[in-house]
Amino acid sequence: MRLSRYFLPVLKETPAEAQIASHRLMLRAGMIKQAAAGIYSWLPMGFKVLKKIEAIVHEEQVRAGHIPMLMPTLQSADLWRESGRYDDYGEEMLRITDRHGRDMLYGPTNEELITDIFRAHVGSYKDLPLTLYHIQWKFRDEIRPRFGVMRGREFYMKDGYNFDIDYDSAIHAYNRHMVSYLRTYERMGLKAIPMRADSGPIGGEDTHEFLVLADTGESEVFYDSAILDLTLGERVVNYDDRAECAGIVREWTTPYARTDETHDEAVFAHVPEVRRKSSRAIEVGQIFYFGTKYSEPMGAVVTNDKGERLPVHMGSHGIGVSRLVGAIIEASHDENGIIWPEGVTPFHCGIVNLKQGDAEADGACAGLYKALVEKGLEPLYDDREERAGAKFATMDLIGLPWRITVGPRGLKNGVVELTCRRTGDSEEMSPEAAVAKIAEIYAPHHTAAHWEPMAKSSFHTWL
RNA sequence: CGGGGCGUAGCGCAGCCUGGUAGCGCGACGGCUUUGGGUGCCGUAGGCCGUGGGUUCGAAUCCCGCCGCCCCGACCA
Repeated sequence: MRLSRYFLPVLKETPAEAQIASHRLMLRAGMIKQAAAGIYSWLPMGFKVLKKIEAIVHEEQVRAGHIPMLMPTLQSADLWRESGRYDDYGEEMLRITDRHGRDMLYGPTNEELITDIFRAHVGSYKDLPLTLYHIQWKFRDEIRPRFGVMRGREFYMKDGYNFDIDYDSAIHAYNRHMVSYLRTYERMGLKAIPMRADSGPIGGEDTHEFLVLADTGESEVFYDSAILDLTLGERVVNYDDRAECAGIVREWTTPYARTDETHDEAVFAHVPEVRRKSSRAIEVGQIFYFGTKYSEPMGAVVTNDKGERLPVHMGSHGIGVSRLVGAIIEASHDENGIIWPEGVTPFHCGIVNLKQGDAEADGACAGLYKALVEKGLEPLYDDREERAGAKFATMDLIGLPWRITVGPRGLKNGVVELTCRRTGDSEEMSPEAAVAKIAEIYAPHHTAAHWEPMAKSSFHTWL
């Protein structure tokens, strides 16, 4: 993309409403614009990051054997009356009445809908196990939205639901989710720690939250620093293997890691003192096993191999996709702007032309651009008639992890400059070498283009 | 929902106390400056002063209502 043709309304000054780094930087980098309290439009670059995060979530869910679908944002109140949550949920649920006077609501979550779908179509143990998920906009009418997309009222979230015949199978589903989540966050460049947590209003007996350490986090957490050394890395996981998944879960749940709700000083005291840490953290996901809490009242039953009808065992699992955009920035920025991890960056590499209009510089930039695109990468070429300082400041602000700087001075010696946003280190090399280096850096992150459900289907509409 | 605060140009703000027909910086636009970290200078455009009512000869300014937004707290992915 050429910056002169893109829509990237960057702000030099910080809008007054932004208090924390991610909110401030998302506004300044032209990623979002507030539409109402806690409700945001996603401008092109913000949208791009959101879709990158979404794509990673989809890929890892599908890898774990979970099945994507899509449920609506607006729901009928009837199902919620059936589960008993219509009254329990309270003022956080946005209630709407349609023209016929029917009670509707903008979904804050989807347990009722998914259970309704399940009971309509599944009746046998032979159809299990089954895990369905979707990524959809949700709405919770927070009393006080704040911190930009970190705590908006409207938010984009992956929520998944597993259906299993018995407790052991359901726990395997729980473990499978934990493993897939670990990989999901790692791919986003995040250290997200699973912590034993409270179940909250969704209800459940077993639950872990995934937390990203950051000073601006809303939760206080306590953990054994040994857990920070754990990585899933490149290991290949067989998601059907119960023992393997359980083993990985054991690995991550053995070191002490709890939120303040479940923190226990007596147990914490057994951790060696130098490794006892506490911090603020941002919650970016949660997994629950809740058994038959919804299947029983809503009659989601299956027949087992002995002909007995039993309520299905369920769990639910969420990842805050829109919130992750903010969380990643909280975890990765400096005083000049955002520093995107390679896995989620909106563009792989910036190209800064220091002398726009100079035939040699223009030509070199065009050549770099073409070479990067041919490698399957997406560069952002700053071809504006701006001074060097302005271009550098913009690049630093929007946080592309790599920048190639092209100017007459370097071109005289046949070199361009490759700069790492995170370290600030620069290296001079030939344009060809720079392209090769960028391609090498992104090789592990280079997955399919944006996930598009049903991309190969065609839809016909008759009007 | 309790407490506090703010709505004036695209953004950041001054003007309000003490009423007299709106200003600064950034940005935008047009020039010159020839340029390796938001360059300097000149010029131009842009405002129903959130909204409704009241007081007054006259309201951004004073009074009342409403709407919106932000901050602290409680609450929450």
